[in-house]
Amino acid sequence: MTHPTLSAVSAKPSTKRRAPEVRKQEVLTEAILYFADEGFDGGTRGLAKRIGITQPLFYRYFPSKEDLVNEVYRAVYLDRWQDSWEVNLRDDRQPLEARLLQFYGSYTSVVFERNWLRIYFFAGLKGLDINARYLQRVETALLIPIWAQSRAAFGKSPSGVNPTAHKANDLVWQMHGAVFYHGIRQQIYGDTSVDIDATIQLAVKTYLVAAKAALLSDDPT
Amino acid sequence: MTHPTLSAVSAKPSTKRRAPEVRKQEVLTEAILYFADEGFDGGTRGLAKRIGITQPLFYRYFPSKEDLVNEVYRAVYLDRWQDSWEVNLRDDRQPLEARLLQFYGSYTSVVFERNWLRIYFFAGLKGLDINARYLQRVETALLIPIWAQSRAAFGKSPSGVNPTAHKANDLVWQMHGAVFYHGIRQQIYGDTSVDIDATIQLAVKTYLVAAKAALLSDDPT
DNA sequence: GTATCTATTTATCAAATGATAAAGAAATTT
DNA sequence: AAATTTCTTTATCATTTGATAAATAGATAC
Repeated sequence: MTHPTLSAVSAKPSTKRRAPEVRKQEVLTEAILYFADEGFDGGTRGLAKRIGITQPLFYRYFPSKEDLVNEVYRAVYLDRWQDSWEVNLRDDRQPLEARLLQFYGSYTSVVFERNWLRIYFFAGLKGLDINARYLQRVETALLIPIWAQSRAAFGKSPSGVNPTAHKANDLVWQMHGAVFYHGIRQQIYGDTSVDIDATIQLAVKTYLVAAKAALLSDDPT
Repeated sequence: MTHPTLSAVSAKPSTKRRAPEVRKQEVLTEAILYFADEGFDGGTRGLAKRIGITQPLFYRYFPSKEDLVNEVYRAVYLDRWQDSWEVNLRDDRQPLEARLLQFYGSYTSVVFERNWLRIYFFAGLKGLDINARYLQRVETALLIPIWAQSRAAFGKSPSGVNPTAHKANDLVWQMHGAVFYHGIRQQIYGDTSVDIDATIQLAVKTYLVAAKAALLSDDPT
């Protein structure tokens, strides 16, 4: 601030001009960090300063701030979904417990990243439907398959009359919620006194016990 | 807007002048709703319109917007804590399961109110320490006592060497997280396909099974 | 080396923000 | 009923916001 000669504020080098694709990607990358910190009400000038460019330059790469924000969503949500999750959960060469542990290990390493989780909540609070759609996808592509695999693991027929039986999914949601809440405590509220691996192991183990009990009871779900 | 004669926009009557205490309370009450909707970046003019007053009138009752926001926190956080929670959890005239069900019924009826939960997350994302302190209070005043009661219920000595034993509290956090995550889905993401009572019953039952197993194992925690 | 192209900056705008001062209007006091 | 008090509004300010137009400067082509 006071000494422009001294290698400047917190801005990247950004020395001179860049190829359009490079700059656009640079802006997008930095925008994710910025909006995760400041929320989507963060100003374009603050973001410009952080990148080391002037504010009007955004409008050469994005028609409006809203467009930039939308690209941030896309980058954070969609591009970080791993198709391997769905595949590995169905890979019955491994026991279900191992698959669940592996899945949550991978899933949380993506989702519990600070930027992802913060943007997830900023978007949710703004009422953007992208979140509801994401949750829907989680249920459809991950949680329901987990329950199906659980039925199989405990020797039940592949699918009852009701493909989305009530109490059934509730159990999976409990496990999922316990794990996810851990990330909230850690990333949103800065509680560091927590060990993610322990949480995952406990949640999975507890789930399997409960699922086994539910599936082996006389209730023909 | 266009027809000032027609009973006006969305504003309360607010016809004429009010007693200072009444008006201040009116502003505070409406500010909770407003900031829960818009976030704390919501403008003072929008809030004024919603109340049916002009914007400068705020500054007769609150020195600055920040002061107003702080009073909103106080009203939402502190004033809604029920001391009966801590008391009832310790009331061993009832079985532990009944106490837990009752507690979470009461707790969620407060905490899963839309405004509370949204303001909770707005504050958390802003990095306000009021949230960390709230979480700390939850652990100290609620979760640790729950574990102590669990030990008693399953015939363990009142307190091991470590008052905050690791794996111990993890179990309680799991239950708490499963319940809390339900509220997030419901209030932040508008998922209505959920039954809070079922979630509570399942979480409590699962917890008790897991706690029993942990406490009756050979591990002398 | 001059000319052309384009990435970037400077200058600037209109609208919105939190906040203040002075004027007005409803009570209350006398 | 006049005077005083106080709740509320009108007018206004300095900043900050997203956005545009014109000027500059670095790269490439000729």
